[in-house]
Amino acid sequence: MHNILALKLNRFATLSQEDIDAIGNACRHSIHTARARRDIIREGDAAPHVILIIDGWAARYKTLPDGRRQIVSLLLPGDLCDHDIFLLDEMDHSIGALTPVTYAEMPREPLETMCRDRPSLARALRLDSLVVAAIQREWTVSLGQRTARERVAHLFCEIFARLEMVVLTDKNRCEMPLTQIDLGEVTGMTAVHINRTLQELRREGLIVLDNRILTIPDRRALMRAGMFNPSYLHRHIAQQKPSPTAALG
Amino acid sequence: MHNILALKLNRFATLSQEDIDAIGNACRHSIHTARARRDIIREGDAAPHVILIIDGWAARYKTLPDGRRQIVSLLLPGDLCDHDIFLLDEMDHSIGALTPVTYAEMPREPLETMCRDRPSLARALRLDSLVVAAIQREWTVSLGQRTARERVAHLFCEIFARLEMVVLTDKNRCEMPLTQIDLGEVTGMTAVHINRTLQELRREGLIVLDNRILTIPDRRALMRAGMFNPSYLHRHIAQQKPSPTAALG
DNA sequence: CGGCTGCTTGAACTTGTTCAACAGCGGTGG
DNA sequence: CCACCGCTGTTGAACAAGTTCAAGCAGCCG
Repeated sequence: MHNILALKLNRFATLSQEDIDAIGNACRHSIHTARARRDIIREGDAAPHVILIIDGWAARYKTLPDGRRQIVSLLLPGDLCDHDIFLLDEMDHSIGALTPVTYAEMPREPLETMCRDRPSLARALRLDSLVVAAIQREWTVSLGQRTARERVAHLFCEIFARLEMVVLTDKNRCEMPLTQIDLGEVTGMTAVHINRTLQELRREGLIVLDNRILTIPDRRALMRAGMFNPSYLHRHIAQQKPSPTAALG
Repeated sequence: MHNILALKLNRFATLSQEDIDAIGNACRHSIHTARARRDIIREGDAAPHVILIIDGWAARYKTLPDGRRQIVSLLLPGDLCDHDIFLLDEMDHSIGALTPVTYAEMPREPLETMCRDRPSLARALRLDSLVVAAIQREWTVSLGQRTARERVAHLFCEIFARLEMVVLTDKNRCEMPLTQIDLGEVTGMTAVHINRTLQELRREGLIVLDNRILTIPDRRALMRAGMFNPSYLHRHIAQQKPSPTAALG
């Protein structure tokens, strides 16, 4: 399995080799790279091709007139900007690379053809969108109700779980390329307070964060600290619910 | 146009009379009501029929283990819980009535048939989902970056604009049945602070809020106070972008 | 070497919270 | 009809969480 999108969708549907090849074909033709801190798409642009993050971390963000900036979601390898984004008139937010990023631009037609011809793939993409929406809701909860400590702990739990699904974790470790400024823009706090919160979590032995590698010595403890309940990630979804169009074999 | 969903989708596609009838049929069979403060669906339930709010206000919300509660979105008349919600294994959040609510439960099969047979309707529903996602992102921005005053001003602008799209405003007035506790759970603040913020907005002449009716004397001023830029609502979307499947006449 | 970016620390300050009390209003039951 | 209850809104005062401003340090890259 060398296609990261297929790898991620695999949990939603048993994909055939042809399905996987179809994804590969839709991606193959326009691979791009972006330097760290560069925008990939900007607010106000015409809605573009669908973007698939292949390697590196990116973020959707919005900027207020006075310069305040909020990262509204993280795009990790295997993540897609909405798969029917091209229906919109124009982008209402920007997507920027946080690290160097490799991404594929998937044009509209092949994607629509693929969805029309391969219902199980279409279904997997729709499920993926539902999970993306659930993540966005959970961020709303974090920003609205959780304290600084809980927010950071929750965020780390979420990132770890998401990376795990695309096999980008190693035991209890994963990459954590976000700067403290980035973490501030994600959690709606200042970088200064992020710094103090990280120190607190370190002091309690909940995290080790060194050289852009995050280690979680005791996952349950961190989950408790962040009140992290992973059910919103729908990791163990029924492979195929009974449906009129379900495949027979 | 007596179907509120058709009324809302109308801005995304020129719906034929048959389209409108199809929506009507999918809704007609199971109209329910919920008393104020009652749950319509609860977290952990099996993913249900799709719910369409016909009258009254509801909210999606999540509760933390210690009782803190965050309203993650408002469902106003014409709003739908995700149109392919039934793909999920179980609900990761609850939906509760804030006022007495009339809603329709739309079962899976008729909805899927409708989408398969009526591409322009399917497209309109997908666009609607994209706008719902954009609203969720904007709430993330509010909670992460906006001050109390800006949050409340922004929320009122958004609600007014959304109600306007389904013709539920009257000049510069609309209903505002949310209690100060509700507003607190929406904006991630305490009811006490909502109270003080409302007073501030009133004192400045930005809002009049009396007897559950909101009046906005100067809309531009309130938009400025909340840094409200409505483009994320995609109110003026191109009716039909060129597409291989676009109708010819 | 010099300059940039990211991390750390301290101290004063601001925003919003908490706790507590009370007022108004509508509905209910004696 | 009146007393009472529960819910919503209002107010004050003490408090806590997170911000702001400012300075300094370490590491890295050209």
